[in-house]
Amino acid sequence: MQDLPKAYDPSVAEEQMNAKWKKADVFNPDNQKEGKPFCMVFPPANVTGILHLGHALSVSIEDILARYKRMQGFKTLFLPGTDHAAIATQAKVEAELYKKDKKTHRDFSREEFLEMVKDYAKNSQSTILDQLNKLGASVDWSRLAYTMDKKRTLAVKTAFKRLYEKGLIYQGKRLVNWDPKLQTNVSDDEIKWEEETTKFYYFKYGPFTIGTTRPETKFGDKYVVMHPDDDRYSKYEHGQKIELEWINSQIEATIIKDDSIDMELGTGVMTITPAHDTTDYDIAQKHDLDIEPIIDLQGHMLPIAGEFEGQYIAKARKGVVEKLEQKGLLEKIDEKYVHRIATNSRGGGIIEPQIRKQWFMAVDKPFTLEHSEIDGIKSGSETTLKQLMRHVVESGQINIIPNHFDKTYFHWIDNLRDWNISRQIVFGHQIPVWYKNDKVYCDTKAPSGDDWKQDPDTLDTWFSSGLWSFSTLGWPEETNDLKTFHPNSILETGYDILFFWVARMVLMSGSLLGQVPFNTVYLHGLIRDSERQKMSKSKGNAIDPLDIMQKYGTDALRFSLVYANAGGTDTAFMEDRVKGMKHFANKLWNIFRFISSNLSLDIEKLDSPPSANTDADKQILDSLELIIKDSTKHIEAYRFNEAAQAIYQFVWHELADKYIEASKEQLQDDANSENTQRILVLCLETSLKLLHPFMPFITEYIWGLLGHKTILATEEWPKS
RNA sequence: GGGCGGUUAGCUCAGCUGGCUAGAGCGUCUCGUUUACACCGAGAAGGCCGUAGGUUCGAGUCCUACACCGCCCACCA
Repeated sequence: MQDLPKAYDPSVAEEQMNAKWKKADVFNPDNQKEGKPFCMVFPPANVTGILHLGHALSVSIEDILARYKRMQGFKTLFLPGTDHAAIATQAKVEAELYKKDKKTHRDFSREEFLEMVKDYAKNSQSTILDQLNKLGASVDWSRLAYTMDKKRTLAVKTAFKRLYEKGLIYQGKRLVNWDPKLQTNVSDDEIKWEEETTKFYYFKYGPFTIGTTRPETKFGDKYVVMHPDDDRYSKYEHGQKIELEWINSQIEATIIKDDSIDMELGTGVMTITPAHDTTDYDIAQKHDLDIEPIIDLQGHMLPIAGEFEGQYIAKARKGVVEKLEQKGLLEKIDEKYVHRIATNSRGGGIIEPQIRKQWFMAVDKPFTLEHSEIDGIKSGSETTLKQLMRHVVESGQINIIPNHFDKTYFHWIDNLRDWNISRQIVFGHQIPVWYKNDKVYCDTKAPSGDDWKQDPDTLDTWFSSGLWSFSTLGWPEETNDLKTFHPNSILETGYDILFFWVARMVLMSGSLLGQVPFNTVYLHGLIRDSERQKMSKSKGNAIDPLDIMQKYGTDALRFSLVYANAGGTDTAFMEDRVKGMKHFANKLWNIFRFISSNLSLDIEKLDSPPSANTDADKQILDSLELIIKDSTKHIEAYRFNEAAQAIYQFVWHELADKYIEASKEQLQDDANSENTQRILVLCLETSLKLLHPFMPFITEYIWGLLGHKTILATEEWPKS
């Protein structure tokens, strides 16, 4: 023990302790005989790259919970996994292909391209799992799951089939968010609106002036719409036809009166392009108007554009404006018009709405929930997905922390439209539906007989992650895990995927199992850079947690992330704070060095509690009592930052600064030496236990060096 | 346009159910090479807790307005 270095070296401890845990297999709940179950699934990391600091925070919080519960005697399952992240991963591979050889997926067969994406995913997956391990996540590797492995694939197909049979999944032809660049549509939630300054054109359209940012879509505009209460246009009647000169010829336009028109905006009159705009589409639906496509899926003009047929959007726009100007129909151009355009947030292009036949999940359609364990929805009663999602949070069966996210959640549900679940990309779960002539067949396996063709589309990646709370436990098989660990105890994740993921898990679990997926949702905030900017690789401000871990130690990183972060709020990442926590680890190390060098007792034989012989004794024992109580209370209330701060305060300023100083004298006093040693050991060991969930490596390491044969991770949580 | 969050020391942030003489880390200053630790110790400077009202014996903490910053949602042609 005399060879211990003055400064704590995290790298040694981290490697050794990970090996120790692995060898003892302590994180597999099957090795734990008793205890109430506690289950938490790791939010499956996208196999699009490596883990970032946000993951580090996520893992830290989750692991605190897992280790704490384990020490409390819960049969604890922390289940690791990764997500194939369909569109994001494919977009990544496509981007690399293009950068390398100027090739796209269309230069390969579906099989060839799929292989490339799978390779990429596999590669990235092993990096991520290695990182997860290095972060000290006390997960059970024997239950590792991947959204595209065999079991999860069966779960996806089964879920699809059952929801299809319930009529909750259906095929419909309607306007969807089409991305011409990635050649797929995406859900409403995947759209990112970006501000853009563009030209706003005013054209003469018969007796009216219409404004538009999209002249190239105006070929099909044979309806002109205005508000029924607009006095300026009161002489026109709904349904009235007028003749007017337009782009390629004279056309007949029909007047439509609709109260969705904003009278204040522009001239209060607009023409509509129902096939490529959601507002226009809704108006057309309402009045049963013709819907004619103008642009094809690649972004070319269709024959309706006449001489502009085949041109790309940008070129056609210019041409149309010129032509209208020649015809004297261009009134004016507002050069600096600011509006927002829809883009595909998954690395795609500008969204061009298109009418397509797609698969949807019906959120408002009543269905019968045969089996329900949800309070307030009886087995066999009728409900809708929306009602279900709302009810479980409203009734408190799912508790969202911090609480104010309830409102955000409800608001999202209220605005929710049917979920478009089919994608035209190749990487993902192919839709388990087969066609033969006009017959449609849905099952987990292909139908027998020839000539059946499977639907080429794949599922939205959130379809498979929506099943995560139970697909990871073996569903659709009725496994023991499923019985023991579902609903999960808690879901910990970033607030940015409340809609994408949390809500979808509620939807899936509710409709397929009649259960909530988890009882508690803990949402953490985002880690930003020191300028409070969102970290991203493209901005070049992303920090690799591994670099930080190497520099300061994993424990220091974990502790610093948790120390300063209150639930649900964003934090700027400050490297200096990690440095401070490295100092704390070192402090702990030296407390241990001091105590062990003054120890003449056998550590395994210190069973009876020490007595308070001096004022210092009394004070530290009181503080010890208090810190156990406080830190436990804070963790129970999900105030991990408070717990961390309290323990930090105790270890450094009570134990080290005060008691150790006092002990130096007491240790010299023969009558008191032994009792002082006992107090020192008790304080140190208790501190190690309280700190273990936060700083697993150093605490486990010291625990071993003290001479314990047991594993700290499975020691009992201190009681006050 | 609707909703949510933030505004506390030079910087980044805590502050749970109202009792704070308002805390932490980093930074700054003074002193100290005491045999656990200089990745240290002792101490100090630094805050009308965004603004204005209100409730209360008492408000950083509750209420009401307002201002600024950020985020989410929404079909501004």
